[in-house]
Amino acid sequence: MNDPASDAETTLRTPRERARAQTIADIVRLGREHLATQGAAALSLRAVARDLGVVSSAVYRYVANRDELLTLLLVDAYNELGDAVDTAVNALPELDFDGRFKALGRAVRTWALREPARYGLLFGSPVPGYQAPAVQTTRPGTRVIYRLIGILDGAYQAGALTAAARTAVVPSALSADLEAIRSELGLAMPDELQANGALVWTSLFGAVSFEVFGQYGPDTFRARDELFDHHLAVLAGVAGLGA
Amino acid sequence: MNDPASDAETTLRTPRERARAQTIADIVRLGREHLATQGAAALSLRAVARDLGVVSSAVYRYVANRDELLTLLLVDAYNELGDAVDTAVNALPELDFDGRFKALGRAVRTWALREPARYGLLFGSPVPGYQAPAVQTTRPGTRVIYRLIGILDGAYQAGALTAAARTAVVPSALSADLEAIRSELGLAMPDELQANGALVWTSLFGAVSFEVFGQYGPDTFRARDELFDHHLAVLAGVAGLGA
DNA sequence: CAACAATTGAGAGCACTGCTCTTGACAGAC
DNA sequence: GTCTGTCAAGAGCAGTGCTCTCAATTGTTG
Repeated sequence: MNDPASDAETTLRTPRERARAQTIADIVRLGREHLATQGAAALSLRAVARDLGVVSSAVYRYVANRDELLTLLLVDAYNELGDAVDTAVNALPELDFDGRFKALGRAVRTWALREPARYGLLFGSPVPGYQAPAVQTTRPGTRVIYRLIGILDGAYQAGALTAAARTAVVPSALSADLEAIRSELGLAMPDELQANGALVWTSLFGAVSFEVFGQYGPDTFRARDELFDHHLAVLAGVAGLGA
Repeated sequence: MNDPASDAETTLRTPRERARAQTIADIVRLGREHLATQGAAALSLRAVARDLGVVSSAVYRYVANRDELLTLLLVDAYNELGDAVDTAVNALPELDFDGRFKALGRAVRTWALREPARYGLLFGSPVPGYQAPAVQTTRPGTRVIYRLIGILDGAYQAGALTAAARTAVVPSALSADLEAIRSELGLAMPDELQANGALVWTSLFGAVSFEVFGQYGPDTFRARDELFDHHLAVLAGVAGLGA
């Protein structure tokens, strides 16, 4: 109906294809709303069909099953998080590695607190019986970690990473894993910094998950912004981004 | 039927009460099995009733609704994790703070990898529409963190915590939270160590969650034991348990 | 423009879920 | 030996995912 509303990736030839793409986009939009309000396990194709003003069996013309809709929403959420992180990181100069690291962390937390159910879909307990198809989800799902690795390795190559003081020795089996990652991604950082980077990665999401999933008590921590900033500062130290 | 099978908390008078307690125990046991195999969202009272050899409405005589069964399973899982942690920690001398910290971490990870669905119920995305009743879940749910705090504060009081080098300044709003915790639990550790302890806490579960929930790729890390041990070593340093 | 064919929506239906209510049977208590 | 409280069974309601058939709409093509 609206001409400029077609922000699809490629121009679609026939009007049928356009209408079809629009319907799928509507389904994803409605699914995102349901996901945001009720959570992944409560996502119902019938409810989406109702909101779409159509009988339940009709949505199966556009989406094979519930799992496929879940995959679309997974990719959608990964990309939105990736965009938020990119925007926050790009707002800072390329050589401000410490600032970029903290901006990445804050962007993840901000998005997660704004979209708890979608964050839960990405980083919470896996949906039972659902296995994300790697072909579609791997790329968007790795945007944040690749961005983090880019910051840390960039800092190392710029000589801005303090040699991680007194870290434990990296055992050889782990060293092989790290070497594989290093060669695949073309990294320069040595084992210890890489291993510490992995800890920083999981710790960042651990802190965010605790907050989003309500693992802190309801009122043990009131100053959560300050707590998270403190954690980011310590994690920056672990990564080697000296204070 | 079996005399010595009654490991209930108190002796139950009438045979009716005994039969009733036994049935509830059976329901919890079956629920635990379903939870372990299919996950929290797929837990079905009807399926439990089938396994119990009884019609679906009959279980409502013993359990008010699905949420109440979920609460029973939550407490059950929290206590099993707490027991595993206690056993692992108590196996080491009281003054081996570093060893006890790492034993706690490994116990959490081991239990989580053995019981991924139950771990997900405790530390994953919240079950939509379910709010855990604090009265029943707070105590078992805080066993691990209290144990961790005990180790760290014990180490501090024994003079075994190295003054956390170059950690960020703790802002005053956060300091108030920490002071409240300190006075409520009777702790001695100063702000910085307490704040670092919180990071260690969330980071531990972040690392475990990444592994249990499959956030690492399928084969980016093969040497996961070594990776986790390395993380524990670094986290021990963050906590102040010098190497 | 008319005929065709592809696409689409509607509706019924199956098996499953949580949960409620009524009915009838059983067992412990007096 | 009666009586009362507890229990399981069954029907039923509203919801879920998903499949199948049928009719209508709609775009395309001769």
